[in-house]
This record gives sequence, structure tokens and C-alpha cells, in this order.
Amino acid sequence: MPPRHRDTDRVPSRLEGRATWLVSRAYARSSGLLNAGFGAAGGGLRGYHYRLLAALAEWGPASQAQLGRQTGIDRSDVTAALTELESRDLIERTADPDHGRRKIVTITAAGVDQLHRLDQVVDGVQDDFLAPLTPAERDRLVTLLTRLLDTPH
Amino acid sequence: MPPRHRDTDRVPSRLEGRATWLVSRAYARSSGLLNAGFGAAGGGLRGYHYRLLAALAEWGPASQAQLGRQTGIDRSDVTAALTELESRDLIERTADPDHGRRKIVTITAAGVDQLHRLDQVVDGVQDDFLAPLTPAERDRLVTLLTRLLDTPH
DNA sequence: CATTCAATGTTGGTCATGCCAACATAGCGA
DNA sequence: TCGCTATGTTGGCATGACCAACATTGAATG
Repeated sequence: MPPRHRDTDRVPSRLEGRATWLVSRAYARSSGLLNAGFGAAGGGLRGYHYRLLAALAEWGPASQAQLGRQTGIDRSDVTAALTELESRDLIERTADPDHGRRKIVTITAAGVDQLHRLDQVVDGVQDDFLAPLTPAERDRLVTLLTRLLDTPH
Repeated sequence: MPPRHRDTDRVPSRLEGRATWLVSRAYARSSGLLNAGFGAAGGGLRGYHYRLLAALAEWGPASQAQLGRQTGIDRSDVTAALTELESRDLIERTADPDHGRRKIVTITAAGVDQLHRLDQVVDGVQDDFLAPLTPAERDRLVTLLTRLLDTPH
């Protein structure tokens, strides 16, 4: 039998079973779905905005540096994303009375509403993303990834 | 007990068990390790170059469009990455005698050597990346991700 | 055979995520 | 008081991924 000549749906064997390769493919798919969903229903918001709104809704007002640490987003990117959220009136920035430079960021009612809409999008994407797996397999995958990431490194 | 005030090592509960979130965190870690490894030992090459060299070494000479389909890299990015590989004499581009526009890309001996060096890097990164998991867990993770990605979507 | 269509390589953009450096300023600790 | 750290901001870079347009070529269709 001659070698197969199909161009696509094949992966060099060097990559095939590599965890880093699989994770990068999974991420490409996941972020594609997420961007499509955010683009369609998110009013131009992206992952950074969702993370920040989620942190504010869950833990209440915080300084920008605090938000950065909570969400794993760089301080400079926090600044930019908050400026966009502020221009849409989804958050408010007020000066911290006890600290000259610090600003306290608060989510607005509209921000909470928007967050709920984004939650819907994210939920839908989970289903699409995990569609090939059974519920038990989905749980196992989540557990393994959680263990992989929880361990300090 | 007052609420905890630690800034870091926490994740909004909305994100915590989400597969897309975990995958994005895993990818951030994995690509960080990979970039560090490639930067240290890869002679300025990146993931695209590795994928292309791997495909050429495994399946032999191919046209650029073929390479793009094999590796999942866009035609335009293939062009750019091949130009860089060519300038390092890791690949060669020759005109296809049977086809005017098409170019046949071949990996050179130096390219094969470089690929072997990159293999070492990638192998080392797998170990770092998967360190928190037992061998059995690593296998399960790879199996689950493979199943997740194999299914046509 | 002629015309259309698809494939090819290339150029030149865009976007999102993640970093890093530098800076001015503010607060804190030694 | 002096020096260190934290803070918000600006501006930049790298990587991966994608897209549009173009000229050219081969192949398919009428």
C-alpha cells in the first residue's frame, strides 16, 4: 500500500501524543469558540473583561493591582481593559481616600447584567467544547487539569 | 473568621471548574515553558518552525500549501516561517517542475540536526509541564485530550 | 477551444493574550 | 531621613492565529 497522501487531519508523530501539543490545540479550539461567542453576544468584550467583571462581582471592589493579582492579568493590561469597561459604564473607578495613588474599582449594575450575559455565552461554549466527551470524561478532564495547575510550580 | 484577603492563588468561582479556563491556564504554562526552552536552545526558532520541520522530516518534501494543511498553519504564516528557516539553511525551496507556481520544500541535513535539538527541548518541557501528575494520570490526560480533539467538529 | 474556477505563494494587515521596561508618585519601614 | 516597595500608566514586543487581496497557474467545465 502506498503511503497516504492526505494533507489534512494528520499530525507529525513527534507532536501527536505530546501534552503541550494537545493543550495548544485544545486552547486554539476553546479560544476560537470563546471569541466567536463574545463577538456575537458580548458587545465587543473579550476574555480579559470577563475575568475582571467576574472577580469584581465575586469579591467586591478592589484596587487595580489587586485585580491583576486575582485574575492573573498584568497591571498594564488591567489598566487598558478597565478603561474599556469604564467607557461602557460597566465599572467605576474612584480614588481611594486612604491612599493617594490607589483607585478602587467597583462593578456597576449594568456590569453585573453584562456579566450574566457573558456567563450564558461561556456556558454554551463549555458544551460545544466538551461535546466529544461523556459527562464522566468531562469530569475526569477537569479534575486532571485542576490537579495539573494547582500544584505550585 | 473574616474573609480572606489574599490577592493571589484564587480564581473567581465562575471560572474555576470551567474547561475553557483550565485549558487556557494550561496553555499559558505550556507555551511559557516552550518559549523559554526554544529561546534558550532553539536558535531563535519558534513553535511554527518546529511544526514545519517535524512535518518535513516525517513526510518528506511537500509544497507550502501542503505543509500548511499538515501542520494547521495558515499559508501566509507558512511562507514567513519557511523564509526564516531557509535563511538558516534548515530547509530548501525548489520550483516544482510539474507545476509552475508550486514550490517543493525539503529539509536539509542541518535542519534534521536542528530538529533533533528541538526534540530534546520539547521532551524536557513535557516533563516539567506534567510534573504534578503521576504517569498514569499523564496517560489519562493525553487520552482525554486526544479524544476531545479527534472528534470532527 | 475558451472561459471559469480553484489552487498557490505572497504581502500586508488585524486581533488576543501575555510579558516587560520605565516612569512618576505615594506610602512605609529601617 | 533615606530607601524600598506599591501603584497606575504608557508604550513596546512576541507568539499564535486568521483574513483579505493579488497575480499566476493549472484544471475543469461549458
